[in-house]
Amino acid sequence: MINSLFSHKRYSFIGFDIYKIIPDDILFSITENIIPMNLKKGQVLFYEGTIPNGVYILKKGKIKKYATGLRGKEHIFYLLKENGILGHHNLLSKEVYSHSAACLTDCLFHLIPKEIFLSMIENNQEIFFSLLKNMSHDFGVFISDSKIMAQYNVRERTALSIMKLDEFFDENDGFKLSRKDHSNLVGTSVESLIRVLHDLKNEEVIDIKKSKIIIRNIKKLIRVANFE
Amino acid sequence: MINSLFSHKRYSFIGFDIYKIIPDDILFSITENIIPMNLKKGQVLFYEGTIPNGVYILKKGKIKKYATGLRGKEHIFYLLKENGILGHHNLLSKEVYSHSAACLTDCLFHLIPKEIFLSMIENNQEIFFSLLKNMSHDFGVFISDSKIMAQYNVRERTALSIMKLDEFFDENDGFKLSRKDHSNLVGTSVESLIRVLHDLKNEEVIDIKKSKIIIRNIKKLIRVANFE
DNA sequence: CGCAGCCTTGAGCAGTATCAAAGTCGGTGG
DNA sequence: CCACCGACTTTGATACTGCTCAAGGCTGCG
Repeated sequence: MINSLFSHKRYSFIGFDIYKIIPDDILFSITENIIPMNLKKGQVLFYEGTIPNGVYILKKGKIKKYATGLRGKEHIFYLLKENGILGHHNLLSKEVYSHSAACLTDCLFHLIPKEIFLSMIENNQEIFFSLLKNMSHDFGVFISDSKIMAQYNVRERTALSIMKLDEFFDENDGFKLSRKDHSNLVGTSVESLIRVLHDLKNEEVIDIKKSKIIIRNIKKLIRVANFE
Repeated sequence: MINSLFSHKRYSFIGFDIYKIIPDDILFSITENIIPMNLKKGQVLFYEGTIPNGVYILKKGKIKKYATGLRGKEHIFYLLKENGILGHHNLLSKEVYSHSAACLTDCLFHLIPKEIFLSMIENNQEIFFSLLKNMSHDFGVFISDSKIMAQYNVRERTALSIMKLDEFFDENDGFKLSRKDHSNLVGTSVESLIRVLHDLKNEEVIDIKKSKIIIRNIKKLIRVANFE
């Protein structure tokens, strides 16, 4: 039921599967150039302002992408899970990273070095078009996101975030994300987030068990989100 | 002085010059396929949800791109001026328009039909890479925008918008934009915008002449914006 | 010169941030 | 195994920000 709401990626977190973009034979041909990397929960993969040296494929775990704003407050604008690609934007635009990426869980990455990635897309128009198509699509997602930030209130944004996070974590018994990260995703203070969660619990829209959030009444939740 | 602040596109409105991306010879070869279109101030070029049939190049005038949100309120996320391209995102992602575009002034467009545009980029890797590079760059701009919406207050966002608009309109004696459009760009109500403008006038940061805004003290304005 | 549309001002209220303090949980070392 | 520490979560009180509604003013144009 939730998935039907999110069948069109626009309402979901962006990110796509590079292994569907890169044909198997090409992927196989670069196997020996791929560098595996392990990072623990909480560690930072790359920092805003540093120089990209390749593209990462997240093989295991979950990460957040965020930009640092006023008084160091994190603005989380992107969550990525298994098989997502990251780091390609700033590599392609030849700029330093415009944001940071950190692990929400223990993670395994495959690093495709800069030169390998560039020659790969240069020599394969199919990959090129996939990239272009996916990036074009992502624009719609970003527009939607900035609209939500500009026009929806904390209660509505929180309800939306719960739907998104539940889909993102994709477990059967709800999801767990620190209140700090959650509030930085919603774009509010920790305290305001908690108050809304408390209200939603009282209204029997969600359950909270040891700070884990479980959707209890998705129809009500959609109504609270007030989206579209 | 302002331009130095905006020398890096990230802090400015996005959009780039298609005529720099498409080499002259290629552009010349499709001249006969380009369809010129005139629209009056206030007219809509395309509506959210409709099917793209080509790419537009804005030859003359200024346009706003916006998505419609709660209670029909416009969220303006993009302004485009002469020589900007629009409509390529949804054409490339093969989706309906994720937003609308309307004229802020009388405009002249060049419409490049869908097939012509697609074959053009298919047969020219240089254009392809330019597109990819520019779209990658635009991500940084969008991230910055959504961060501003999420973390900055109305006063700060208004100050930022004045800097951006002054650069965008690029006239020597300030700029004029309806309070409604301006507030939809800042992400606030018309009344709140007006109150901030009033304050900034009293603080001698800006001048307002018949609702036209002129920057009077750029250093103070930057300080008010509180950006970076 | 009068109308329509835009702009401005005021008052009151709802929403949200901030600060302070107390409660809870998980992990660690004795 | 238990006590304690530190980090995270929750609650409460208060102040401020920004929205809405209402009314009045201005301006440009027919």
